[in-house]
Amino acid sequence: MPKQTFFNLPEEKRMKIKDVLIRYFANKPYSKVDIEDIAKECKVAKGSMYQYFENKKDMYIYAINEAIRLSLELIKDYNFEYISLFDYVEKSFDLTWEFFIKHPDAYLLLERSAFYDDSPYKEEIEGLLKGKTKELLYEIIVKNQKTGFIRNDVSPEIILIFLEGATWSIKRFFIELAKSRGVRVTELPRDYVDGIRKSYMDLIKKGISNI
Amino acid sequence: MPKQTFFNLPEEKRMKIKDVLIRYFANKPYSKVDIEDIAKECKVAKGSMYQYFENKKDMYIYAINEAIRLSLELIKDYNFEYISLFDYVEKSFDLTWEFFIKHPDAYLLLERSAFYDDSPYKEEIEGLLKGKTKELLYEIIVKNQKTGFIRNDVSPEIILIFLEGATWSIKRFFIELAKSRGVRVTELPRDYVDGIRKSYMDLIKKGISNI
DNA sequence: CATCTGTATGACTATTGGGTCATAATCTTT
DNA sequence: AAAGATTATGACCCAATAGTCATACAGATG
Repeated sequence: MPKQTFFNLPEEKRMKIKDVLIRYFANKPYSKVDIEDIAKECKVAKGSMYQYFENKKDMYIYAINEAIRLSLELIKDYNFEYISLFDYVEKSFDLTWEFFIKHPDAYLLLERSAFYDDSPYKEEIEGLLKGKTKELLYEIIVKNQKTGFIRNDVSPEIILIFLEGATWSIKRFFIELAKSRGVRVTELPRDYVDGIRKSYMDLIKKGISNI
Repeated sequence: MPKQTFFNLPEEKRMKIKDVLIRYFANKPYSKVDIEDIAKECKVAKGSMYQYFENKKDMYIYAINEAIRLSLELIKDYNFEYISLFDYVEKSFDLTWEFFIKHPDAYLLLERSAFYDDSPYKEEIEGLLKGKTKELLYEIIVKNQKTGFIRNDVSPEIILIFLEGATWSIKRFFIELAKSRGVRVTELPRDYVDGIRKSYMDLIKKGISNI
């Protein structure tokens, strides 16, 4: 937890530091992030950073928690309780997309911390992150199998893996595509993105076989 | 490239160093790998490592190339030319599985170097790795679309992403499963693995919809 | 203005780890 | 066996960087 000093800071300065922390930890592996750089970017001395936070880990965990908060803000008033699996997958893609557009660094930070990174606190963070959405998705799968909306000859665990792989790779695809074109994901033509997404959803539904 | 000195080394020592390099770079991010540790494990002085290799990058690239060589050895006498997509996906899963069982560290190294790692040479390595199998898979997809074996209302690029995500996540799943059970992947019951794999292939073929 | 409390600073310390090099050990050649 | 070539060694150098701390500064209080 950041120290009291940090919370006493004027709003603007606190926000600035938050943004910079998220940006830095989002774009470099933990061990490559230099506190000196962050301090410079925040226009404070390195020592000050240590007046605000216990240590580097504290800064990192704080950044992640703030990123989680940002992501939850988008989801909070959406009720996933009674929803079909396909709607869920589409909706969750939409929400992730929106999240990425609004807070790209926060998105990248969460992605990185969840399964790219070399930070020593990975387990700790995975607990925070994956658990909930995974459980929710699992429940929805089971429900949808019961209602006969999706096939039930395959165990929900396997469908879960399948869906996770599929949704992850399509997101990655857009991120890589944007990178290779030298633009931001926001700048990819919306109808192009939607077209691919639609085809992709159809693959998830019906598979690649020729029917 | 390793220096001549390295190739002059007695076979046994060279193999030892190769194995240790692969093991270390496979299990830690590049920046966390300490040459001193590697030297100790190889029972040589740190300085000797620098008689054999130019620098750390040289050791890393060498390890990756050796891992690639190991993987190619398994594929080399298999002809993918005229094969159905499903057979290809199954066969390539088989081969990967075999590779993983025989050379788990080499497998993990390639996986890590391709998309987990923080090494500064990622682009360089991605070129070595992904290109070929990706191209091959793409060709097979196109062929299979032409022969009407798989649907052609979705572009081959999208099917490619879909397949990559799917095959990656199932492999990941088994690795994580083994880890969480505290066993090696080799120790997972074969029929269990095959069962999941079969269901999974079916998901790829027919999707999750209830038909 | 004087004192007190909290905040800001950057030089400094300590550690880590890649890479070097003079020297010693070993092997080859004649 | 002597000279010469090759290989092995680990103390040393140096850059990077997490974390500290004495000191300076600023704002509030009376």
